[in-house]
Amino acid sequence: MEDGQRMYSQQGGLTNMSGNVLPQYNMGQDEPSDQRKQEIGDILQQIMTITDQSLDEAQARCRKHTLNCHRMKPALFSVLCEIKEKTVLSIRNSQEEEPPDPQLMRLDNMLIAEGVAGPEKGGGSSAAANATAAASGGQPDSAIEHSDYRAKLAQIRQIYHTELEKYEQSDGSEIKNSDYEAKLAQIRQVYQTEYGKYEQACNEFTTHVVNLLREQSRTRPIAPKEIERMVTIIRKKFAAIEMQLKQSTCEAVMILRSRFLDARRKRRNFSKQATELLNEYFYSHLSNPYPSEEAKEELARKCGITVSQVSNWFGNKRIRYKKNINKAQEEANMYAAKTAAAAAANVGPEGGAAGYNVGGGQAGMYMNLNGGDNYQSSDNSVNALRHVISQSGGYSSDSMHSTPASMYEQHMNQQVLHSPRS
DNA sequence: TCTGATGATTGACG
DNA sequence: CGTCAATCATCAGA
Repeated sequence: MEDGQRMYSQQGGLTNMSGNVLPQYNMGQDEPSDQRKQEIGDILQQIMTITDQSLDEAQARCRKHTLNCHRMKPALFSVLCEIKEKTVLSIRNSQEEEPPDPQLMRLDNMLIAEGVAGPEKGGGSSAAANATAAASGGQPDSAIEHSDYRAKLAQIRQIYHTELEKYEQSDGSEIKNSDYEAKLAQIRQVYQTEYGKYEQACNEFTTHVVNLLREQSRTRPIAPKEIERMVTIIRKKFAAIEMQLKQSTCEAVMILRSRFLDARRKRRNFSKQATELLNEYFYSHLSNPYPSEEAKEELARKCGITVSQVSNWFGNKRIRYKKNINKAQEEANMYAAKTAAAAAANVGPEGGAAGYNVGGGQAGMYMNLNGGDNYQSSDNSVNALRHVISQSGGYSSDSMHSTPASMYEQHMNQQVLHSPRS
């Protein structure tokens, strides 16, 4: 309240909210009689006295005082209010009657479209409307209590930011279909809780200020219009918070959606190198193409993709390999040749397999499907493979069946190449 | 524009 | 929980 007090005590005159000093009190209305003049002089003197006092003092005094009951008081206050109004309105008019903030409208529209802001709670105007409704006992006006206002604002901000963290708790990674709805619902809930708090705080504060103004209007010339104006000012201040809340909610929705869409709709093929690496691993572990968690992590790292993408890839690969093993054969041979070549190049004829575990009991098996003719094709890669393999130790024909039973074993009755033994 | 390839998702299953 | 099988949606080449 200190601001209010200050405003009203400067120069013993009346000031409006912006500190403008009102020019004069007696505007030379109808010429009053001498007695009347005297009366008005008295009451003005009383008002001036009160004006110079602090509010509490003034109000305490006022109760005992006859000022309130003075028959001239309503008329005088009315005149004072009118004068004040004239001065103030000319200053304020330009700022009033602003159209609703287009930005806020956009946010509202989006929130409604996303189903985050329900029709009941929705519109940005609703809080404003409520605030106005709460305030519209529509009487006296007041000074804004900055410290009180700031405290309230800080409180709301704090609650708001705490709640906001809930939006951001998502780890920033992929969002699955099944999560999408749940996360959206979560956002909706947080938003509506927040909005409720915001509305409540806004209304509480507005009501509080309005009550104070009404109280003051007993001793100060405060017109209903001024109170309305004050409500508008408060509303504008709170609108900033409202905007922030809505903006953040919109952002949260957009981020959620883009993550979701990125995951599903904006599919990108893996890079050529990544596919190479994955295929190399797959075909060199054909008898048991189930990479361990560590292997998946390693592949993910090398390929620049996530572990779950590696899992997806292997899942797809296994099923598609099985479905069309004929076709996969060529690919298998190609990667076999590659791997073997790499082994030969890196280790030499005497060495084991380089890179992935081509040797050993687990992998390095290439199988044909029905009819060995597939394998006997003149495919260059196969020839290359034969060449390489013969260089690095030739064929052997033993224990491939020692590997864990695999879904691929049924195809292993054809010629099978084993990795070279050193 | 059509079509096969491919990455992702989903529901069932052990 | 990992995998399979089916399916979706997009990519990419013809």
